Parts: sequence; structure tokens; C-alpha cells
Amino acid sequence: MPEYFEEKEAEEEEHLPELDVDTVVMRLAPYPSGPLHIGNARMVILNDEYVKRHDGKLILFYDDTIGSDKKKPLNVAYDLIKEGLEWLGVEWHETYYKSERMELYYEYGEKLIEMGEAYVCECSAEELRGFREKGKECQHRSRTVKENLSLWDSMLKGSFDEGGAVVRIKTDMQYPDPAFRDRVLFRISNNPHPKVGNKYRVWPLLEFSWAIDDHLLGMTHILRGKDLMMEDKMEEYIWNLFGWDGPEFLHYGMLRLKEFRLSKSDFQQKLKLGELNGWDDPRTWTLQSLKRRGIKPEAVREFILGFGMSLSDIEVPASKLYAKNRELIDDEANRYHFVPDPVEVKLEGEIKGEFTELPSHPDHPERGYRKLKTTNRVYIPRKDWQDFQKKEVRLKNFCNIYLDGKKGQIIGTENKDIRKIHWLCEGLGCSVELTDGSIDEGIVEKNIQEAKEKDIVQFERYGFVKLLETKPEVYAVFGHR
RNA sequence: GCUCCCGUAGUGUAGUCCGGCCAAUCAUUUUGGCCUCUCGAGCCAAAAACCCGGGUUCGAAUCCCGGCGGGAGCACCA
Repeated sequence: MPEYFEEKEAEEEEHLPELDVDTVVMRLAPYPSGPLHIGNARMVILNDEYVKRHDGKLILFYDDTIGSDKKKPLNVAYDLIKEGLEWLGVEWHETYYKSERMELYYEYGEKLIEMGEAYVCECSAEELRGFREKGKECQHRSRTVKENLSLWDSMLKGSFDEGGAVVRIKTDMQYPDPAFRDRVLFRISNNPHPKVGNKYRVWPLLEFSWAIDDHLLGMTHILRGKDLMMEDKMEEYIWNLFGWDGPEFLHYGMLRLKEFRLSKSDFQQKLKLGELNGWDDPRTWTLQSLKRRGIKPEAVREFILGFGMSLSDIEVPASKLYAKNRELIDDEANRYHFVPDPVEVKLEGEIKGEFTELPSHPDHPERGYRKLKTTNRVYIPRKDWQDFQKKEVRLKNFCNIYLDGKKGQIIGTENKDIRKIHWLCEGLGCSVELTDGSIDEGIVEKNIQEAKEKDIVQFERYGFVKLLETKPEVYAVFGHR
């Protein structure tokens, strides 16, 4: 099977621009508010891919600052993220946590204040926004270094309430890009942190902590979405102040899955409310959920790599991912009959034999055949039962019938060139969990108990599913058609 | 409103930096046909694109200017 993947990959043209360097040091910076989902996969895979191609070093750096009320770090997320990375085949060499490096950020923050490049600001968020829009300096900006240092000390000691003071960098309030004007470097939060509890109340913001760490850890390239381009400029600004040479930036455009728009934090919310069954609920599109649906990590990787490093903002249908996955699983997935929402039809006419045989896989007769019992009571999907009323249809590998209400007149057994439907005369109860969280109930052939749990199989004319349980009844998760 | 980014077939993508080999690549999609006792897979064929307008040039998808369209940022989120 690995050979099969290699062949496929060789065919695949990949268009990642080459880096003109010997080796690279790069980082993955997930925020632990939930497991990785398909929307995070681009960041992960691109970084991993570049590092592998250049035989470099990849650092897993949990970006676990305190976040916001809407976006809180979550203890279970650390492991869920790791689990997702391992599943994707990402190889990283070192692991760091922002929450363990707070003293470092304080140290460099203080340096910036000493240098007169940062100041403590007591404006409210609204005031700050107003001044930023107008391009005006607030009254706190002109404080002396000494004042600032003392106020910084008060911040650390806890003399300010949440929202009471922030540390801002001095750029230029006239700077053309309003987003860049005197950005906040540190702020106060009383929220407890899953790893360090209430030990710290003053937390750095993304661009500052990265400006420090990207330099300290010797990053050569920062690969991030183009939504973070402004953060590049901020990091560069800070490196300049310290006289550091910074890594190079690489960007990719915004990728959206057509059928998926929510964020990790949204799911955290829904999970609490019981609207979702878990972090691997198909509606979350987490890596865990994809695994559960029988999506192969290789399919995800190829899917992502197919977009290259394009800076265009794109919206892609999930069918594109499914197409990749189908290429990978069609060959291995054995076939079974599953009749959702079964309707019983009474056959009229002679039935020859008690069984019929069907290949486990049409392209692989060597895998053997499965037997299906044939009686005069047959179950077919309600959809087919409706569609083929007053029509002739073939029960695959069994017989041709003329369907009239709940009766089926047998009119032969030869393989005629008419539409074929799947059917069952007996079966096991089977539930299939769909992508929208609903369940298809039906019956499946008993032969499925030969399959192993976690196997990916195809329910003929229905789709590829992953078997979660086969005994006593069958529980499967729908992958795709 | 301000700043930045992007704009090639239905959807993505290659080509854009270093203009000609691009009457534009590949995948997917759709439609035919073949094959197959699945509306799966496979094989063959076809459909289908350089946002618009100027300019530079012998020559522009590629360079310049101007529009238009889409996205992101302007959070004490990441």
C-alpha cells in the first residue's frame, strides 16, 4: 500500500516555491482552544512539508497566551492538537509553550520601556480605538521612562484591574495603516490559564511574543496566512528596535471550506451546550472527525498541497477532499449492501436457490465472494422503492422485478441491461452517522461482521463509510460518496 | 473611511518575478462513449479561462497606469 501512495504522489505536481537555503527552522503555532480542524491543516501541512523538503527543524510552539473571553485556552486541547498532528504525519523536533516563557517576555518588554519605545497606557479600549482612528496621541504617550517603568511594575504587581492598563509600542500615530498605530504589547487578564493558573495577570499579545521567540529560537522562515501580514510588520519593527535580523516571511491565502465556517472556539461553545457529541463530531471538521469518517491523512495532505502557496482567497467544496480520499480508499474498501429506510417488498414468482454470490470487491475477485440469502421477502431502500414504481428494475445479482406497490413480480434472473439496485432479504440493524449529525437507520448484510472495526468499506450505491462497531449491531460513520 | 493582499475554465491550480517556446498546464467538475451485475472505480473524448479599459512593445496572462470585483487588518483574539 505505501508503494501505491508513492506512485500517486510522484504523479502529483506540487508547486511549492523552492527556498534558496540549505536548511530551515520553522514553527507550528496552534492556539489550544480545541483540536486542529481542516481550516488549520494548511498551516500545519505547509510548515511540515517545507521542513521535510529542506531537512530542517520544526518546532511545535503552543501559542497558549491567555486569549480572550471568546477564545480561551483549553487543557484537553494540547493533547488533541498533538493527536491531530501525529495523525497527519507531521514530524516536529521540539515543543515549547508560550505560557512557560512569560518571564522572558517581561524582560524584553521592560527593555522596550527602558529604551523609551513602549509606554503604559490607561486608555479604555474605546478611547484607544478612537485615538487610533483619528491618528492622535493620547495623554499617556508622553510619560517619562521612569514613570512607565514604575507603572509597569504596578501592572506586574497587580495594582491595575483587568483592562486598567496596557503596554503599547510607540510607532507613529500618523502611520498610514491605522492597524499599525501604537499597538498593544501587553494587557491584563484575570482569566485562569489551564497550565499556569493565576500565576500571571499580564499577558503578551501575539506579535510581541513572536517577535521575541522567533528571534530567540533562530527561526529562518515564518509561514503564516496572509491575514497575519500586519503582524509581520510589527515583528520587523520590534526586531529593528533590538537590532536583530529576523526570519523571512512566507504567506498563503485564506482557505475556506464551503461547508465549514465555524471556529474552534465556536465548537467549544456548542460542545458545552450539548449541541455536538464531541470533538470528533463530523460537524466540527476536526482532524479527529475526519479520521473518524475514514478520511485518510494522505488525502488531507494532498488536498492542501494542491493549493500551493497561492495568495488568492479561495472557497473550496469538500468534494475536492473527497475526490482525493476516494482515490486512496476505493481500492481497499470492500463492498456491502446497506439498505437505509428499508421497505419490504413481496416477490412473486419462482426463486431459484437460497443464496446468491457477489464479489467483495468488483475489481478484486481474488478477495472472494460473499453470500446473500434470497427469499421472497426483500428489503429495498425507500428511495428506490419510490423511484422504480411501475418499472422494471434489477435486484443486483439476484433477479429482475416489475415493482408495483409492495409487490415485485419476478420476470427473470438474467443480467439485463437495466438499472440495478441493492437489496437484502435479511440483515443486521445498522446506523450510519451522517456529516450533518443525523443518522440513517437501516439494515446491512451480515457478512459485514467479517470486516474489522475501523475498516473503511463501501455501501454500494450509498457511499464510503467507516465501521465503528459491527457487533451486535453496526454503527458506521459516513465519509463521502 | 484608512492600510495591505488577491483577481487564469464551474471549482482549484501552473505560468506572472526574468515579456515571445501559452492559439495557456494539471486536477476536479460537467457531458458523451466504452467497460463494469453499484448512480463506485477504470479507459477514451469533449466542454470550459487570462476581471475591464488604456499605455509601453515587433510582441503582454506576464511590465506600467486607471477602474471594477473579492478578501484581510484597523481587538486589551490568535
